[in-house]
Amino acid sequence: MPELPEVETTVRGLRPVLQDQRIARVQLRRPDLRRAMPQDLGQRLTGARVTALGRRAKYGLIDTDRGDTMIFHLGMSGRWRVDPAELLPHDHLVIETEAGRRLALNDARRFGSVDLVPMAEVEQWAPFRALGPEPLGAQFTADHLKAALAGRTASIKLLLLDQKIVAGLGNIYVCEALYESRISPRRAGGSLTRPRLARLVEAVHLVLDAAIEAGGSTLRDYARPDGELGYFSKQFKVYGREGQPCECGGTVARYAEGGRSTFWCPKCQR
DNA sequence: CCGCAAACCTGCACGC
DNA sequence: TGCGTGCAGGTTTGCG
Repeated sequence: MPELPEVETTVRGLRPVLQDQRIARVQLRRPDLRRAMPQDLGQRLTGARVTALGRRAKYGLIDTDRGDTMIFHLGMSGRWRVDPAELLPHDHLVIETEAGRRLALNDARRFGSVDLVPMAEVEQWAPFRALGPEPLGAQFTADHLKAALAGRTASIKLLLLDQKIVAGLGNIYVCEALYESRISPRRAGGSLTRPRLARLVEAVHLVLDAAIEAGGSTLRDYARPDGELGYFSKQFKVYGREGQPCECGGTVARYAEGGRSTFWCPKCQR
């Protein structure tokens, strides 16, 4: 499920459970995710106190007083279940705190990952080195996009999915942000003018902020034993809405590019 | 650099 | 009811 807002919501949901808490037990039930979890994950986490939780792009970061940062990625189907009554299939990692809270990382497709990186090396950690700016950070500007997209003939849709250009957008929120800024997903990235890029940056902010806010308001749902945390699909304007009317009077269309679906309104997105 | 495909793996919706 | 097909929020790699 997770793009940036879902990871942010996840981290906010984990914070009250883990912040300043000591880890009492770690159970690796199925370590072979997309990358194998480190074999010594349990040893290195057990007895450690969590000092901070954060997020970079679509990765969640959990710092410990042992000098390690646990970095998780939820892939396509990952989620943390909080205080589950019982463990389910695909609960691959279970963490218990001394206070008696329990977290289970459930990931049916196992496209996710869990790594343990010395805090001092996190910035240089290979998956992070090439990441572009945070879409909600001060560095994500029309100027940045203008430079990053210069000369690129690939579609703006595909380029926004490129984590080197901006780190944290996925298929859903790229579609939504392009709709919000009325930019055609088919347009060559390098052809966009600065004013249109400024609109795009604003649209990205708008769409992500709204999704995070919606996530924040459902933290109670998130913390339910079933751990349900969905996208807030009711507020999608185009994603998953092929054939439905657009506010402009057009009809939401869909096409495949790079093996993925793009949803857009051909009438009002130019 | 571009566009595409495949790989990783499971679940679900759909049509027959 | 059961089976086959296609599709799904991500990332990486390789080919022409």
